[in-house]
Amino acid sequence: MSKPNYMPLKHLSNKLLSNDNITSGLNENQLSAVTYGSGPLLIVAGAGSGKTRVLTHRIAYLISSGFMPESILAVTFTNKAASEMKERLYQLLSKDIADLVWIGTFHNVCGRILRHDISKLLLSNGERWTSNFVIYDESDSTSLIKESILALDLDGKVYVPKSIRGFISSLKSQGYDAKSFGDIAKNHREVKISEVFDLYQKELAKNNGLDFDDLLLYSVKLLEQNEKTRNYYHKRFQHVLVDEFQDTNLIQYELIRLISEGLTKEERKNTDRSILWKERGITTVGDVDQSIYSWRGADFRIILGFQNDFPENTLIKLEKNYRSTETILNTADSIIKNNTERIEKTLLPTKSKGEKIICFEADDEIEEAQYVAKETLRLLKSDFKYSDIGVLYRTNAQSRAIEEALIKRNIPYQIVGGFRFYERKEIKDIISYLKVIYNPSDSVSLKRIINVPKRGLGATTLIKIEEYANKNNFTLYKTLLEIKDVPDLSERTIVSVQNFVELMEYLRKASKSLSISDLLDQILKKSGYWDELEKEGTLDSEERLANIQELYSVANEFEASSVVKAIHELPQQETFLGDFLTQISLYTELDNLKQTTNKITLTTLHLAKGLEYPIVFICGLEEGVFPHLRSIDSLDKNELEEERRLMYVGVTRAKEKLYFTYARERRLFGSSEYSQVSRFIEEAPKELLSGFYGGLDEKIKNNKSHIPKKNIQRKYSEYEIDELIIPDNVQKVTKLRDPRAHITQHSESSTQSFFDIGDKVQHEKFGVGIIEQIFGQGEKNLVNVDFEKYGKKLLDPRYAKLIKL
DNA sequence: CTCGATACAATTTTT
DNA sequence: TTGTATCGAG
Repeated sequence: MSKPNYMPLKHLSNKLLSNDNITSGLNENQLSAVTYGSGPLLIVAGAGSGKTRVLTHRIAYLISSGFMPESILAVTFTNKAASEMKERLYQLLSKDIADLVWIGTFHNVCGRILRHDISKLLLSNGERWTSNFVIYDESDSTSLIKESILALDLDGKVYVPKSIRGFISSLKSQGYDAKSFGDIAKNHREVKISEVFDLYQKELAKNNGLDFDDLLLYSVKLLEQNEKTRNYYHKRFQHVLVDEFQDTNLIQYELIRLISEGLTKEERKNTDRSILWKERGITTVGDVDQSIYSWRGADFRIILGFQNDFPENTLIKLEKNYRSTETILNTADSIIKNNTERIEKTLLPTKSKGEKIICFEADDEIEEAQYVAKETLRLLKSDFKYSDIGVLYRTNAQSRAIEEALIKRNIPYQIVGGFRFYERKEIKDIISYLKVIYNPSDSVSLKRIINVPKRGLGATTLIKIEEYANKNNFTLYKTLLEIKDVPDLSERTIVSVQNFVELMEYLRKASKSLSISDLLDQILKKSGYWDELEKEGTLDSEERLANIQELYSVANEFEASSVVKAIHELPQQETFLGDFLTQISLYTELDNLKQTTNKITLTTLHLAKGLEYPIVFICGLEEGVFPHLRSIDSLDKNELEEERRLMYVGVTRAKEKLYFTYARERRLFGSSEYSQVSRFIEEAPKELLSGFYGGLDEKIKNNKSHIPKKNIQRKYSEYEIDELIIPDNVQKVTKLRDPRAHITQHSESSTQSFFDIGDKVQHEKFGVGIIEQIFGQGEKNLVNVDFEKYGKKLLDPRYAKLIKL
């Protein structure tokens, strides 16, 4: 890695300082955050308070005051946030200077560090990785874990690979390895999991592969154990900035501390902290109220503890909101106040009062969707565009009804989330080729492509080859090279393997001299992948070809970009491919690139974080949908609070108009369920809500002579919100929710009524277990059963046949 | 080895 | 209802 050049930058600074748009147009607190000097800085930034603006301006300011661009590290959680920050920086600095700043996601930064230095990492069990490691995504990692489970003769039904993967992942993000977890394992199951963990980790090492968590974990380990490397990054990065700080987990926090303070945990105890911050700083920006990923290991207590960990810190609050109307902000405030764990903070409006929030109660999810569609058309007649509208919901399944309503009315829409580019089969296939070319030890990718396109090398053949490989402790690829030594293979199979190996060897050689896009070209042509897809000639194959083409253009773009050059000067071909693979493995949505189309946006509340729309619909505001069933009766009260934070995020996305919609009846998984209005609507100030009863009006207008079934409830949508919560009314709804009526409908065999916690039950597959938890009541419920043999399972009694013993 | 039938489970998903 | 994972027949 090139040493940054610390020569004074007079000419540069002067040029930039004359550019006073770095500090102009900021409010008082924003300005002090931007121009803050050395030391730890915590910026508590409410929604819509100009946080990205402050971060980018601060970076520009630091550079203009003499810090080298390459001495600044800005870390985000998503690629999208990173590229947005880069874009914004381009507006303040010339591109070639801005490109020298390290802006990236945690994983990206770690990937780069490890790509360069992983060979220096020594693990206690002797495992090692080399710089051409590959990154395994969740599905790669799941399949490796599945293999490990089966290799240990464990039942894949008891140890479900997916959930074991999640479990191991959360262990890793807390800093455990297989051994340290094994030491604290509480029961038989955990002991077995620690064994799977151990084997999985060994397999990863064998494949020279790392999963997402390893990127973080091993970067931290490396910086902890290797002083030289630690010092390099510490000296290099004089300023570290962290976005969305409330979403950091322990490992990520440790990483930035190692880089910024340059001290290991031990060293921190006896170091004079006052000299730590000479000519350097750490800036963290976050909002506890927007922490919505704790279920993924994010821990907002880290931001709460920041001031303790960094006693020299300064706290700046950005409370002025430039996004939403006063009504919207007061609603958000009033809802979030119901949470206990937070930093007290109010959103100060800068905009006018605006309109009341519009509530709509629908008969069912179809009417709800129709309402959204109709309102969209109505809004379009005033001055709004499609792209001004965002429709938010709790679960992806809710999008369907809305989509159908929009299609019917020819309203253009885009869905954010759901499918991901890198998860598409064809993309994974092609990337697997690249991975094997780059790192032949990667047997996960190798197994993926060995019979794609079909070469007559199926499961049975593979088992034979793997058996031989394991016996001789060869990698799979090495075994393929010496396929003649493998017993029990037909001549045809051997020829097939030889052809495949020949292809791969050719591609490996080609990779040394070809550009990535040319290499892709060769892969597609020589493997027959492209031909096969073209021959198919279906709509599906057309789309796949288009996706591959998109990958191709990503490669082109990558080669043209200067990012790589900024990190290693003039990379060799090999690191070039490695960097490309790092980037592509960590990339989620390429679709993000093409925006600004005039369509309304449908997305989950989670994915809406960081976005804003003049008009926002929050749909499905029902108890059980949002807040989600599983959080309502959870033993952990933080789960409900997290749902509330999610609501807060949703509300604060709106700039001008906000809609709350819900349905009394909703079809989910085929059967319909009745629910009450969400507590989050109740938590909003009633005087800021208004009802709009589109459904009835429409039907009367259309002469459909529809009489609402429950007139009392309808009053809610006619401004009289108090009506909704009168007990009489609630009764009516709950009566319909008697689960017995439902159970008999669905499965005649189960005549039992309610379950209670502690009940012993029998499941036809899982055997005997004890009910540990019951989520929700009435018809719509889930039970958490701890089975003797299979561990805990979450079951829906309507589908799972549970017999009370 | 490949394809189709059957069973089964069911938030959210930055990387 | 829908997606997927597994198993058995051709």
